[in-house]
Amino acid sequence: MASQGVIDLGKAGRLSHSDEQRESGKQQVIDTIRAAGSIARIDISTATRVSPATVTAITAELIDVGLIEEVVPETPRQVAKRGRPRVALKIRGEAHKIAGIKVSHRVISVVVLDFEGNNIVDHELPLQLGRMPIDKLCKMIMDALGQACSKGGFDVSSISGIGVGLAGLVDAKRNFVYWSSSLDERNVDFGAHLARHTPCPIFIDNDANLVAKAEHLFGKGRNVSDFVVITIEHGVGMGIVIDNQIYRGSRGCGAEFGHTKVQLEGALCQCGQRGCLEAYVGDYALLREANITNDGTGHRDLGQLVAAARSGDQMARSIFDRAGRMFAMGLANVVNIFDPKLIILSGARLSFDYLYSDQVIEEMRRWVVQIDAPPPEVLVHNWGDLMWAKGAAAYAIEEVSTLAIRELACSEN
Amino acid sequence: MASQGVIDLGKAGRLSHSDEQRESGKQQVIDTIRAAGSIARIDISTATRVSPATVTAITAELIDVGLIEEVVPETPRQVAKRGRPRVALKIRGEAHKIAGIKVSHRVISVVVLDFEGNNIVDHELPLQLGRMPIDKLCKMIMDALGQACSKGGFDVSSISGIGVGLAGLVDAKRNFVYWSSSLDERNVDFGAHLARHTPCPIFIDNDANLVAKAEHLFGKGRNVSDFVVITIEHGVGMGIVIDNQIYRGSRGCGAEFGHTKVQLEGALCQCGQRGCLEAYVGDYALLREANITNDGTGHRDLGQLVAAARSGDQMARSIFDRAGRMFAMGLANVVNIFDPKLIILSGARLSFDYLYSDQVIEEMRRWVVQIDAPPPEVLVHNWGDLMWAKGAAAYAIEEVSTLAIRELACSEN
DNA sequence: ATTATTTTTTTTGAATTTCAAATTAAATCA
DNA sequence: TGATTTAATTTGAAATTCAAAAAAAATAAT
Repeated sequence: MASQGVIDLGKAGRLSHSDEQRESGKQQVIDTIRAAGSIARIDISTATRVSPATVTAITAELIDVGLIEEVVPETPRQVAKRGRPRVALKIRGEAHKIAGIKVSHRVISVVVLDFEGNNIVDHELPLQLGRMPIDKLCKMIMDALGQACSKGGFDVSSISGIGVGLAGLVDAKRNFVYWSSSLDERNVDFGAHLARHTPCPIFIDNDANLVAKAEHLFGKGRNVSDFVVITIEHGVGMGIVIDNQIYRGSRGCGAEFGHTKVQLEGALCQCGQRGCLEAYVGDYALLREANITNDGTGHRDLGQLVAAARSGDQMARSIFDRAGRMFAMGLANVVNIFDPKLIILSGARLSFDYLYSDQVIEEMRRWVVQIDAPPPEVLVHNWGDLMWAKGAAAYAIEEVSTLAIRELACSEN
Repeated sequence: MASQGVIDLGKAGRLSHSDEQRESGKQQVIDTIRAAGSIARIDISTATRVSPATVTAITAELIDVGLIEEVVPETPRQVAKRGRPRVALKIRGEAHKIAGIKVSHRVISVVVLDFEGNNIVDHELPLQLGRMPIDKLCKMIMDALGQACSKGGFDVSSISGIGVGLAGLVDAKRNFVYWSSSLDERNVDFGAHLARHTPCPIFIDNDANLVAKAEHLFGKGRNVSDFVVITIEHGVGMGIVIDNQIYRGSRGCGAEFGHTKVQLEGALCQCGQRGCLEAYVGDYALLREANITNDGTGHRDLGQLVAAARSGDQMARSIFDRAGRMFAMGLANVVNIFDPKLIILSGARLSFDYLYSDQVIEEMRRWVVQIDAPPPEVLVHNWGDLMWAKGAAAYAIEEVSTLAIRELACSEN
């Protein structure tokens, strides 16, 4: 009875109290399996504090509908113990295909993952214009997705969910874009526009939130319930995970770390305000300063500037030095406010070494409220280029998972 | 079968999955009643999405054990509608007496509330020393509580829970104090010390968190699930409520707004670091600056400084002006990170007008990420002197409520 | 080779919770 | 006085979960 198909978003209305409770067991079990990768029933029971009897019942149903499957024990057990051998369970990859799409200035990146999170195919579509009207962008996105599907040898209709990541201010709950650097218009009901092109559920969010989701599902935030992810692309982004959920704020636009003020009446930011962190650590900010303090060597791009600093250029060093200190100050503020267990500095390119350095992290630790308890762990995670798109897919996987389980509860009559 | 008595903290161990669920219905109902003040069963049903049948069952049990009671309809109904009249329910004040204690530098404030939140008695015990050893402080606290009880004409043993608020870094989960300005020692297991003096459950937390609790239960945060409270006493504090719960961070010391950095290598703070917000807006910071820029008039205390500013003194004005701008900047950062629906500027004295002014709030609004959605509402709430102690009591009320319901679930065999 | 032991998983029957539907209660309206 | 309306309660059924018992599947011991 394994299913592979489109999920009906229409059924996902408000649930009654009892429905929520009924759903929670299955959701908890599938989340545990996903977090663990593969895990035996008995361990699910201890992890979730659900009785073995119930775990058996729930997993049986999930296997029945094809969302999970038993792992065939390949290797003859290393540590041979007595007793009935445990049978591990895992997410069934073939259950769904999920697309993740990241729109950046020069390119639309697409990745299609299976339900387990394995890469099926990826694709990039170069963009002529960084900023365009909504309809045009929707078309480009669907083009990119279509090309990716052809490359993978399957039809777009076999995709169960699409996650889309945008730089900007997004209300994920409503699939609504207040503002994006990729769009001409403000206040766009992006979800509605994109829904015209495809019947499958669509999930739109700020790109930094999506990276946080990716870290949570596939990355260094696995099995961590509360952490903060900082990303740098063109701007500086932050994603906050509290109690296993992305914290989004009341209007859906929290975690605007990049526009946190680090200097009263400070440097001018892209956003038109002064003193934003981004105006000190963003690549454009560094290049701008390099031009101001131009010493005749004519630093043209960031690579050159980095090289100059490495080779001892005092001007260049000073620029990176200030950026690093401002970044440390911003990070310290986040720690003072959130007291997270873990901070993940997540990057797709290594060119931000100057911000992700031990020195900066050490400085941050010094600027944090000092108590006799271990300071937050800081991990630097360099993903490949597909980081952003994978984040979008991670978000969609989680949402599709929820929808699938909700549908299951409803279809049981 | 109405109970009035001490709750056994010992029974409150880890609960199984099913216990948690069993508990949730009652907890939800009692929380709804408390939030509403008084509310009919049918409205509880719609608010909680629990069926009327279940609400009847749950409320019957809660009435039976004396935690809630029916409100006798005094006035003949204003809006005379057809149909069976609804009978409102409310928390039964006599169910428990709860003490809230706030330790500040010069005084220990005690308030005893009934279970509904009504003030039964309050009391202040002046302190000679602001900072003392833990045993001494425990003794002073119990003295203050004892005196308050005598004043109220009841015995200390009739109190069901004690909340204690301290300035400093506290891990509420463990009743553990990393550091407090009222204590000589660092890293004190305050809960264990205080428990030697009384058998009833004790709940210790950072004072700003407690004010947030008070706003949530009794103040302007009533019926608001997510908001931020800023408090100013000697230092600057913040309490964050996310999804109806105080956000405490991984080590229990989040929301350290006062030590958020607003200036790289800035003014020296009490905490030994530089550039903390507190070092610009705290009373000591203002006085310090006034001395530096002493113009011969010899500003000696904050009142004089405020008066000087009002009467047009340029120096004094400039001091308050900078404090206000720094405060606005800090607030803007909080908004950019949390995107709260509501910010409550909570104060016990009116002397912080210069920070809670329209001008500062307007400035904050300008420094926030601009989107076409309403900015967070900002409310100024001036409580009386008992604000801090009431906050401590609010926390204890909520915890005792949880314990009482948990006990109920257990005692049902 | 057979039995004992250990551990995981499944089955079973009971307890609990919740709800929909029917019923009762308590008011006003006609 | 009876009809109507709304709130609260009762009742019986459905769903969920679990403890305890049983079964399954391995190794260890004899």
